[in-house]
Amino acid sequence: MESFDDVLDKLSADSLLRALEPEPLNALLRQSRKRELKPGETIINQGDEKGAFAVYLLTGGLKISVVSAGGREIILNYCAPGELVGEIALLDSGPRTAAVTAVVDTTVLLLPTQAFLDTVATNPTSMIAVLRELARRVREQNLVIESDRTFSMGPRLARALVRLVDSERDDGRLLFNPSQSDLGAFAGLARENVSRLVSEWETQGIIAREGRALVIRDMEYLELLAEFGDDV
Amino acid sequence: MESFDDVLDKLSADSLLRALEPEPLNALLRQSRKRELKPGETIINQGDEKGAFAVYLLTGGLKISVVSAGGREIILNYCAPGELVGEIALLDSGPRTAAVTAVVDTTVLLLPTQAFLDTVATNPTSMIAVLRELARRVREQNLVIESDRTFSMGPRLARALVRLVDSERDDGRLLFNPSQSDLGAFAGLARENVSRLVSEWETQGIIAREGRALVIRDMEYLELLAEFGDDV
DNA sequence: ATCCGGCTGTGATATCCATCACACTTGTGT
DNA sequence: ACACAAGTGTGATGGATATCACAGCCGGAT
Repeated sequence: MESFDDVLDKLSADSLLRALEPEPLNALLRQSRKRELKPGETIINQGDEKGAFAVYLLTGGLKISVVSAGGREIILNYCAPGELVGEIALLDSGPRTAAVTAVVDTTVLLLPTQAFLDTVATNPTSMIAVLRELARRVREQNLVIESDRTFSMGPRLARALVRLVDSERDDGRLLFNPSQSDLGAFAGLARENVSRLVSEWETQGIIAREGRALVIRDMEYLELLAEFGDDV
Repeated sequence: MESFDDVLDKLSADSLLRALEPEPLNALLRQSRKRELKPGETIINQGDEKGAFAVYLLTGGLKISVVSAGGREIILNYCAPGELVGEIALLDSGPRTAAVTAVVDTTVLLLPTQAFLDTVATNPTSMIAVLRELARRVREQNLVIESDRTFSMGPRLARALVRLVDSERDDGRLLFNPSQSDLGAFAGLARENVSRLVSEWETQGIIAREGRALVIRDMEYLELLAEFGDDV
């Protein structure tokens, strides 16, 4: 059994697990295991029988993705530290329907199913936190579906970029340095078209580049585009 | 204060509210209001400030929909009796992001925010039920996103039909007699193309028609189509 | 019975976008 | 310094599907 002092330090103030009282939190942590992941390393595979643990992201970044019938990757979401991942399969005890992969050097906490459920079930406040989080996701996904169905490439990519800005640092830099392929898989369009749009927006001064990385210059414009589509 | 004996009768065995013990259930019901809706009548409007109540569907049917920037309707889901609707805006206290409309003669129960949250928060079992339900929705929506992005019209419509079959009656009849426009809004394609596909499938004996209504003849085929796309 | 409004069938056309093809660039390890 | 992999830029093409246009059609209201 390892020490978790450093883990406790890393729990950001508004993290999901912070909703737990110190006592049950410690009990839960004692049953958890820490794990380090290299970029590209996968921790949950699509199709795994059933969830044996939930994943709590301490540092780094994860992507949730599925590969579609045609073999193309669809990135459903990116996760930043403090987020809980993979608890869906625990709650409804179904198989894993998506894969979880590290996109940078990452440390996670593996929370065993039973310990997690017990802890949450006996702590109404933290349970409400989980409820809120799930509610937020449903909302977010509604927007994705709406966007997919009604918007053309531009607005969809704009939406992906807005979702990926690093809100900590206030410059327009993106989280996890996604490649154009990643952006395509996230926004639902072909890599080539990401390239075309990026070039176009660069000449318009909406975004800039630092080496390979993108920097958003005109956040407001992208937000408008993402919300109202081409007719801004 | 009206009586709720008839309401209790209508709570199906596996309904969400059944997860409550009789005592707190009665307390919650006493604070609720029953309401009848005519087809097309709207109970929650997209953009409403914040949720004042959750909706529990007793009889009839509801649709959850948003109108996109271009003015087109997107039907996110249909709901059958026993389902809870509109609790998202309660949980994260955001504005209403979708509209809820009756599609047939319907009776619902309006559960006031505070009463609902209190009841659920003090009843771990029912809270778990709500968690499960939200988890199920996230899963379902993931499939919709995947389907939207990778499949062509055929599989998408197949998926919509499969989601709409009346599982009570075991014939292949659909819930709520949707029009072709409804199917289009649900599956994410233009009404004209729904018409074309329906005609094609009819000649192939996959579906049949009774007046305007559709009857599914070869459910298995549609399920295959919905899952694996055009290359079945 | 008849009219009108919403639903449905079907062709022609236009558009958006994925795909293919290939050259080019960057950076990473040896 | 070099080679090779991964990432990127850009044109040409085809295919899928939305849109437009219009012609039945059916059911409910007057």
